[in-house]
Amino acid sequence: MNPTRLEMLSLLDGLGTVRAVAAALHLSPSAVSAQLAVLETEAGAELLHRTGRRVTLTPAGHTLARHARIILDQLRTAKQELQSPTGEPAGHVRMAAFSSAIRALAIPLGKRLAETHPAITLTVAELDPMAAHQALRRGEYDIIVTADFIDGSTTLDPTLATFPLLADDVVLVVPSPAPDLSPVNLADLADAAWSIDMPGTYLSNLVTSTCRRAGFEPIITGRFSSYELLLTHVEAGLSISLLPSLAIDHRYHVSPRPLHTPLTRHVYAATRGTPTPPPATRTVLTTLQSLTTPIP
Amino acid sequence: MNPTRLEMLSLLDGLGTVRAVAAALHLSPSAVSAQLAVLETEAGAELLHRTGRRVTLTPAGHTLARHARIILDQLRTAKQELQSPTGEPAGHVRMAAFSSAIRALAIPLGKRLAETHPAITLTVAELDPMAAHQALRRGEYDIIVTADFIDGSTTLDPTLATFPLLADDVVLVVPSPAPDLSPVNLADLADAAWSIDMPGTYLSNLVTSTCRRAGFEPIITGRFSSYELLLTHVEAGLSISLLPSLAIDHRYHVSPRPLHTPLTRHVYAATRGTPTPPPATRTVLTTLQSLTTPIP
DNA sequence: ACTCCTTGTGCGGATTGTCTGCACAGCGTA
DNA sequence: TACGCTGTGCAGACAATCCGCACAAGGAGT
Repeated sequence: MNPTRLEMLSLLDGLGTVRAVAAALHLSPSAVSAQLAVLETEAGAELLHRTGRRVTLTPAGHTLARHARIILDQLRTAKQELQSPTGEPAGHVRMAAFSSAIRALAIPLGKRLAETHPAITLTVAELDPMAAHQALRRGEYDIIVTADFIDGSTTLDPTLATFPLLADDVVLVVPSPAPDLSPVNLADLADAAWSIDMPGTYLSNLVTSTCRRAGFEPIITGRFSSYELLLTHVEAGLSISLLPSLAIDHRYHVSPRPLHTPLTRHVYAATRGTPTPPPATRTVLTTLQSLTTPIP
Repeated sequence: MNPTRLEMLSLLDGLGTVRAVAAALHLSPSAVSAQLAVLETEAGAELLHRTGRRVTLTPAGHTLARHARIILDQLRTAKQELQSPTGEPAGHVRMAAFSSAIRALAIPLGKRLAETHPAITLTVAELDPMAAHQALRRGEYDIIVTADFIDGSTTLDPTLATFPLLADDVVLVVPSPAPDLSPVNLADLADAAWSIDMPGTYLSNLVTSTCRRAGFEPIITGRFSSYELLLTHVEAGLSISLLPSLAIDHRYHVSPRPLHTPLTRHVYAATRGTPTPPPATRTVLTTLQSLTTPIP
């Protein structure tokens, strides 16, 4: 029941293949395979279901993986507490946020933390809201910053603790200078050229479903994985798009126009609730919340 | 940060010496010493204070030991959950109870569990209430059955969860047949010969402090580590004693006489609250409570 | 003051555990 | 059907761990 073995199982739950686990741990696949076999005999139960050339976790495997994440969390907490003999929070905190939240929240957060808590090292990764919850649950990050729409299409995990940060209005983005900045009716834009995010992402779904609810299928003229490229496309007058206000970098010459029927997403942070997050994580969280309170 | 290493630290916190830890784990002292040294470098902090030929835990050592116990508990929980694929609670539960509670509670509990939950294996150890809390906190047992007097000389640990079982009156024990069974005034027995438990134990303190409060110093004619020997001594007419009702085995020809100023102790079970005990432990606990409800 | 006992900790040497590289079997796809 | 990808065994190399022993240091008893 080595922590390394438990981490292998937890990673396997998230990554799906033995080879990916091996790559993540800088090991050979055979080493991972052997360790998982040892873990199976130690547990006295079938952890992996070998179906052909693929491997899946059995219910017992999922159970142990869940416990493993708690144990690994507790281990991280212990290490952090040893790093801070004075009681001052210290150690490593892994955060994931969606693209626009990194610019608007994570970067200021990093600056603030460097001043107030130099003993805390914060790593930030970009992660789409669609994948954030699972990654958090799998222990890949300690804090995620993600967003939900008010219609509540997401399921709330009771083992996760959530902390509201801010409300973010979705607006229409048009090239500057805009003819006028009054609220716009989406149905009037059925013939416009749209540019949106890559298929399957959070914002891609948002634009298409919103347009469909307005009664038309959007004509897609651009698909970009970065908002910067998308904004450049809009700036050039080649398309328009729907974006949350947070995603609009004011370096680009685009104009936001509010929607006639407003659409608001709620940005929030989340952590695992079990066990209680270590002091450093809690400090990052409260700093993050204190950053968003001045922002309306 | 091996679980073995963490257990060594946790055991060292409880046992005090490296040799005792080595004996408990069936290892040589040098092996334990080496592993603790590795743990110290892994933790990056001074865990042990080498003062002369003795070793004590530093604050950081105590911190890590506390985390270690949580981790080891979680590991035990995981193992138990893997042993019960059907959801039926299964696995090993370690219980400690004071002498008379074993006969009155633990033995019936074992019988009941063998019928209702054969997948649960229960081990019972005798432990004086004075040492029970510490042993529970150190992770040596999963459930303790202990007792407190109503005057509340014990400190309640908030990380421990307690479950009241029954109230137990302290009575005077005299040889049978007794002249009468009416309530007795302790002050009238200042010249009697007393037999009590070994020095430093819970019941030894009880008798002496109660007699002193009644205004006299008891004349000790017998000290026994087992209640059976003490009862035999009383039975033979050589002494009298104070015992909780629960401690009186009716195989011995002794008579209980209530005290004029009643003294009641409260028997209760306790578990560690963090993390939540595994299903098997919770089952044992509820079975134990269901056993005591018919007993007034 | 002296000895004796106990405690913790190093040092070889044997044992065990773990990783790599390769080879092989099974399955999906072009 | 042939190729690529998956996971898994096997020998060999390497590291971790443990034992037995010896040694230093502090306490208890004479």
